[in-house]
Amino acid sequence: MKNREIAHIFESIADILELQGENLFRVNAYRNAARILQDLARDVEHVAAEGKLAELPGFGKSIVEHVEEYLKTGRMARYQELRREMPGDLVDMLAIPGVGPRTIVLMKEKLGVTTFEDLKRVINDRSLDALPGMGEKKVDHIRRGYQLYLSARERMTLGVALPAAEEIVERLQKVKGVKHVSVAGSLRRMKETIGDIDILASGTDPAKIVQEFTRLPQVAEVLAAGDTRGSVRVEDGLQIDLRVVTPGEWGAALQYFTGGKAHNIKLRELAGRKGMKINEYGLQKGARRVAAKTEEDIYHKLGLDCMPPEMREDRGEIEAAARHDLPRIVQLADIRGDLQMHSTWSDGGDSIEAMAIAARKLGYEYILITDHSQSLKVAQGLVPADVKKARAEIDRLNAKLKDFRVLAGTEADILPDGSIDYPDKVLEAFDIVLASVHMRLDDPSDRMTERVIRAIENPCVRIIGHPTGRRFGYREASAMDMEKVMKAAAANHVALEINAHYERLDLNDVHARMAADLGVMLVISTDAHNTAGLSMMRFGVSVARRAWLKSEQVLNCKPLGKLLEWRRMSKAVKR
DNA sequence: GCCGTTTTCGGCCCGACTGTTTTCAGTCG
Repeated sequence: MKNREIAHIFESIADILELQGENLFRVNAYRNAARILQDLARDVEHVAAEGKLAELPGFGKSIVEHVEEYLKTGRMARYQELRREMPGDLVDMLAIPGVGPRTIVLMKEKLGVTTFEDLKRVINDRSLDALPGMGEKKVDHIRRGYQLYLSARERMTLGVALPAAEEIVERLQKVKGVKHVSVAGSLRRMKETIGDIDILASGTDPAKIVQEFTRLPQVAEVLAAGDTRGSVRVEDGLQIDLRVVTPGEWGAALQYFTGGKAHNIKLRELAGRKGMKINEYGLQKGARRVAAKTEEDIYHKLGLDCMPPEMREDRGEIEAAARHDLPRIVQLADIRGDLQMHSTWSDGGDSIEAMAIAARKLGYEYILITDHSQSLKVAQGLVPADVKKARAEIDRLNAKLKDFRVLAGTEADILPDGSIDYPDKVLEAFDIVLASVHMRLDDPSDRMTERVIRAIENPCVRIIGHPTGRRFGYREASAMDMEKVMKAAAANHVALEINAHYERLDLNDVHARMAADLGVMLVISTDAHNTAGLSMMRFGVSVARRAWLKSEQVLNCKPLGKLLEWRRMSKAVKR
């Protein structure tokens, strides 16, 4: 899928045009096209092949031509040309906090700066101070920004950021005079990675709340503390920003600071068309405030139904809300079981029984034990003789457990040729077979596509685990033709997994929506390697919510009987 | 560069903060 690749090029074009002082609306047109591509629940190559690029919002003549050129030749002449005009590190300097296009161009023209080395020089020899509009503080600000850029703060994963934020929220709730507290920003929208943690609070004495915030025990360093906002760094380096408003502005502020950016822009346009204005203090008609107390008020006064934060990305939710046609998306309470986990039989830390008891405590009806298969030696994959013994253990356990069912499964390896790591005879004895790729993840796209499709077509395989293999901070998603793979999954009644581990979240939100659009059944699994790992389910559910999935589209929202029916049905269709 | 219940031309979201100004430009979210 080249969606991200082309999106990155459009981002770069926008950066360069901005540096060149080009009309900002033209710059935005490229940024908008980049966002549309990133969020697109289709493979752009397929859309182009169908001649439907111009139907994408924000895709006019120029953008369509650029995309077609790139797909045909692997190059974009306009980009190459722009790149030559902005040499050295000039484009990358935009990523330095406190440095924008005006500063970069000024440094280039007056001081001949084109590289990071040049930048360091003009900061240190104070020649930067002499430029118009520059002063001591501004240069200091740029120096600190450059340091920050060098230390290259990686984005945090959701699974790291959310617990840290929740701890702060819990403490703030106990502070005197605090009325509301909530996480906000991309964290509240449950994006898979987060830049900064944003927390919003309300109370009658905001300045005092900010003071209390900076004194929390987790705080390692106070970066800023004003009357309505504070910013701190906690021990492990996370930056947390707090904003405080009055209780009467709570809903407006929560809506505003939750975003996302594109969603908010569209809301403001909508408000404008209705003769209103929207900002963090409320929805205004002239001097009159029409809504501010709750998020619901804000949306309703704009003629919209209120939608969950996970949907607020301008991916069609505003239009659906206006039609009063928002889907009822899946929630954690809809989950009835967990269909991927490991036990001490392979590389897990807890016994099958311990996993079952922990899962029952979560309110589940069933689990699927999916220990690794024989060729995955590093994870102590089971040879067929051990598969039989593990099965016997599960049978004994089921005789003992009431109102709960342990299903015997496997996470069988998809081998380099697309065959499965057990003979059919072994596979047929499992209740449900899950198959995943663990080796040769960097196969070229054609080969990987063929490999996964062959696994999907195996009559015993029911679920494909972590389909793209991406892991934050470790490796990129494997290259493959996602639409082809998904069409094969739909045709063969094979479910695709949303792996809930916060380092995977694979399928991601865009792919999960694509799959659902193509009629594929999804399954949300924790891949837990111990009882604690079962709690990751909420991260997988958040991906599903961002993908607008309904509970009917999620396999493990089915009660046990329906799950087994689905399994039998799919087998019948395939054979 | 895109787009059309204001429009095929003239629009295109809003406010805070900071620093360097003396009314505003640049950057950020």
